[in-house]
Amino acid sequence: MQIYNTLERAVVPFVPNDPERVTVYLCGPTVQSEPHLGHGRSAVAFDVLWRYLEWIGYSVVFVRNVTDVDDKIILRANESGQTTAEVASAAFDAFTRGYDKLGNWRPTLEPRATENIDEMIAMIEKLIDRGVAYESDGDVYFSVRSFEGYGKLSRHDLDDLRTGDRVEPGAQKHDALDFALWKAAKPGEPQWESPWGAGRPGWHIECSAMAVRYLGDGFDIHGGGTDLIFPHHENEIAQSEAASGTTFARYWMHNGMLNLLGEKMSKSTGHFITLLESLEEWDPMAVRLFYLRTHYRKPLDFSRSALDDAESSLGRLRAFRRRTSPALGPKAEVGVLEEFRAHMDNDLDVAGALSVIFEAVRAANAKLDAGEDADDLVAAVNETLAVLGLDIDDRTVDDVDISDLAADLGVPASSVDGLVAARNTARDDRDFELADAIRDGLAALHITIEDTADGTRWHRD
RNA sequence: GGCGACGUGGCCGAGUGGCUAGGCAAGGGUCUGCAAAACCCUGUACGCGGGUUCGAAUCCCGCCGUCGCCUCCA
Repeated sequence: MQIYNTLERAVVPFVPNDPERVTVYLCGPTVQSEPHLGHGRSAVAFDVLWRYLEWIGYSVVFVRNVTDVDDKIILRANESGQTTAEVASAAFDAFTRGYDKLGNWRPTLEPRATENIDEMIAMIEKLIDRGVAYESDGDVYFSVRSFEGYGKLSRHDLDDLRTGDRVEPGAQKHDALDFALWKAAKPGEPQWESPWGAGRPGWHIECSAMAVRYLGDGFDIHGGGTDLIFPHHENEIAQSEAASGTTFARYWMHNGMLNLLGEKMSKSTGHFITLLESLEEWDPMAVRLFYLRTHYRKPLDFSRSALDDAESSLGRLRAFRRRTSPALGPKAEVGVLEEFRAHMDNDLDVAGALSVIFEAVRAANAKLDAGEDADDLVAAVNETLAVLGLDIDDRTVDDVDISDLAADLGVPASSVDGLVAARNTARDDRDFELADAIRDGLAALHITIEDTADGTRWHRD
């Protein structure tokens, strides 16, 4: 398999440290408020990476952190009169609900920053011992210029960074480029005891400490959004490698941003569409498909029509499922699997992989129309869709109240099935007026009827 | 100002030198009482200008345009 390594700015062969086991660390959210659609994209992109790695035979340890202490959470807590823990917990639940609905696997581990303070303090102490960090008025800063490789991920030259106008100089810093490892406590803020007095950790140190704690130095893949490349990931590398003297992460993968009206969705500017609302408005699997149709590294534009389009496209797959068996697996058509794999091996060309699936669907439909056996193709479609995490099985249908409809039509039926049976009786009697009235009535309740050679089916649209 | 992406048919979007991606929408057809679903057919695109090559959407140069990062951010 080949993946694009941001560190090298190139698609390169992926060779994990351990030939059987892959370690992945993904930067998770700051749990300050509800997730937006962009968070879902990142989670899905790396969920597919995970599923694919498992499919080609690796066992994966997948860690995604939870940032549950930071300025914004504190701000929100103060505004709402809640504790920071309450704010974080509520937001975390919303993230989990969204991620689950999208069909993502839950991470192997989901460590929280506040549960790893000791590890962070230990790493900071090591950095001070090595002379690359310094304490100043209860704060601790990392001395950026002391780390030779600084800028190797983001390709920034230290002297090109516009330190004057955008980076806060900060009186306690020796150099405007230095960043905080530890912040002295302010009244009313969450705080922990440390060798430098009460305080809380800086943002970057948590990922370094947790990644190394759970995966060890030199783990395989570190992921996140492109917006994290600088400064977050650059700083993670600096502090981790300065502390350990060895490689922090071997491959860096970054997903592209989700844009709204041509601009990046961003929580802080209020320029976003929330994930949970979108998952109400559209089939969650359509949202997933919407993400998947664009390569994970490219910017993706949100639009209602794009989601509608994805939903129609998904409808094709759901219709396919209705006429086939979800159970087939072992005898999948090898040609389809190989083509699928060739695309996925190429830095997760999911869009290309989807084209293989859709071609297989068309071929299988043609065979079924001709009365031929299509089990191999169906099995291949089932298997590959599962690798992409696209669940096209019938959604559970809530009880639909059809009593009013039955009464209006004068049909003695108490269920959808009863109405469908009544319609078929009407059709046998060539009473198409009644038959169509039943169908139209059900359509108004979002129930679509399909008459097939094997009888009449219905489903929720 | 620095660094970096990207510009593909009505729309969305693959494509890492030669072999009609795929999806959605549209038109025509087959099937069906009519639908739904499905299948078949139709649409010849690659920002602009140069160059390399037998051959470029794919490589090189220039230009135009859009976006991202340089500040919290998936």
